[in-house]
Amino acid sequence: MKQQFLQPFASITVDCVIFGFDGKKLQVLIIKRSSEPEVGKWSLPGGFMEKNETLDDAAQRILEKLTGISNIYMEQFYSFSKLDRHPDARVLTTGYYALIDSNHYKLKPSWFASETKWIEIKNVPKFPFDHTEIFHKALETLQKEVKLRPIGFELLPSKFTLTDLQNLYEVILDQQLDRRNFRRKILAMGILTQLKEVKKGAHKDAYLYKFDKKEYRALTSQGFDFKL
Amino acid sequence: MKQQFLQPFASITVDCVIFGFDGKKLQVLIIKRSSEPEVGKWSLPGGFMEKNETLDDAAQRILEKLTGISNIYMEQFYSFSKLDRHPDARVLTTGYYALIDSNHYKLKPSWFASETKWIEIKNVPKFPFDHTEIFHKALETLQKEVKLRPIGFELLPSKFTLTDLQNLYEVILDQQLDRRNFRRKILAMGILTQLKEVKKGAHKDAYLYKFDKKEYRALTSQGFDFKL
DNA sequence: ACAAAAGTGTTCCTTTTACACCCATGA
DNA sequence: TCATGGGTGTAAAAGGAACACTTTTGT
Repeated sequence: MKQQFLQPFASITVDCVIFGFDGKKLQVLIIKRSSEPEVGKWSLPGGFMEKNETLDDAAQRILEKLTGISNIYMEQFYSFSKLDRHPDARVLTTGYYALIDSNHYKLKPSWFASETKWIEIKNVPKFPFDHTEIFHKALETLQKEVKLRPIGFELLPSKFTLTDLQNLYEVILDQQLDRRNFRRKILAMGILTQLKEVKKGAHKDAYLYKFDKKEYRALTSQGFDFKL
Repeated sequence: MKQQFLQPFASITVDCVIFGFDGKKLQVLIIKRSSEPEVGKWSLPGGFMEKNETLDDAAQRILEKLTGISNIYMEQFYSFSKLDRHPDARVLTTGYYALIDSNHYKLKPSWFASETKWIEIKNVPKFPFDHTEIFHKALETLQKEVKLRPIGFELLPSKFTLTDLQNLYEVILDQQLDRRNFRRKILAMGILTQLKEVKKGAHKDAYLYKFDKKEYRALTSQGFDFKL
């Protein structure tokens, strides 16, 4: 097949849809483009894959370069290939998404992105290219996956209240949940440990919990399925 | 950003994992490679994306070219990018899968594939490249999706018995299902129409049913979720 | 004393599971 | 008449949804 190798003609990029939670709202990380095309517009952070890296590697590198965020768990969700998705050349892009605690990362603008910011997902602007489509597909994927895996826990502070956790789910799923039912269900899974510490707030103290990763893995290997 | 465009350095291929059902067994479509590398080995049908087509288009074209199967519903499931996944060059591949009735398609060998055949999934050989990984990821995806969408129906003959349908699900999910529970559940969804015709078999006649696509779409638009 | 968030049980209803016998047909 | 696959109902258990009052704390 060697002789059939076409000259590669398409560039490959990665676009990152980083969802953030600040305790209140679901946000997404966007950058202001400081290079052509679409200079000055807000878009998803993305960039070219390099020769010596996989798509996973590229996603990590690019995200760090553009926003300063490194070493987070990102997952591939889809590859986009419309002919005219980029105005200047044939560019395929693979989408990655993640969900993180937006309070725990410092954003650093860069040469490639003059500004970087969190924006509430209700307020996302129209993005250039097909970034709007990419964003929506990522959100859809997140909403499905968050019910099937304890993605949410990993982004809360290591100690959190059940109300914190419920808020997170309500915001991601964009629906209200019954407090008692939520607590019963999540506690019944046996993957949360109640601590003796409490969180002092403006009102009644609330018990803090932590996610028991070990127990979760143990249960999982015995056929347990997280399901919200 | 124009000036930053790297010369594209990676080729892009599509690999198709076509699952077939012949009424009894779950199979996958494989081809015998008639070109380098790995000439003569059995692998998944795949090939290069061309300039003027999307990944979806490429999947259709390549599948037809290699196997003669055209115009089926395929869905993208993942893109693979390991550095050494192809021995001769940097090649990224995007996986597509489909589920079809293997009795209803004639396989045509081609210049690129000296032979094409269905093989039962329990008997798949070790594939070259990372095709074994691709195959397993496709199977996993199929098993998840088949519970959430009526993928299965579309591949049975347009009239089928409930036992046919149950066999299909048992084979895909690789588990036994209770006959009465299966029937109750699937009929309760209201997306099957019982016909007056029966299928004469070696034993008692069995009622034929058809999948009511219209009703399915109507229900879906009202928030109904297929769930097996 | 009031406002605001935390915590807690019960009832009802739906869904899931487990299970066994008769029927029709062809060989 | 026997072997084979088709067809059917029920009871028990588990899970999901709906719902209101008391406690604690700060202001």
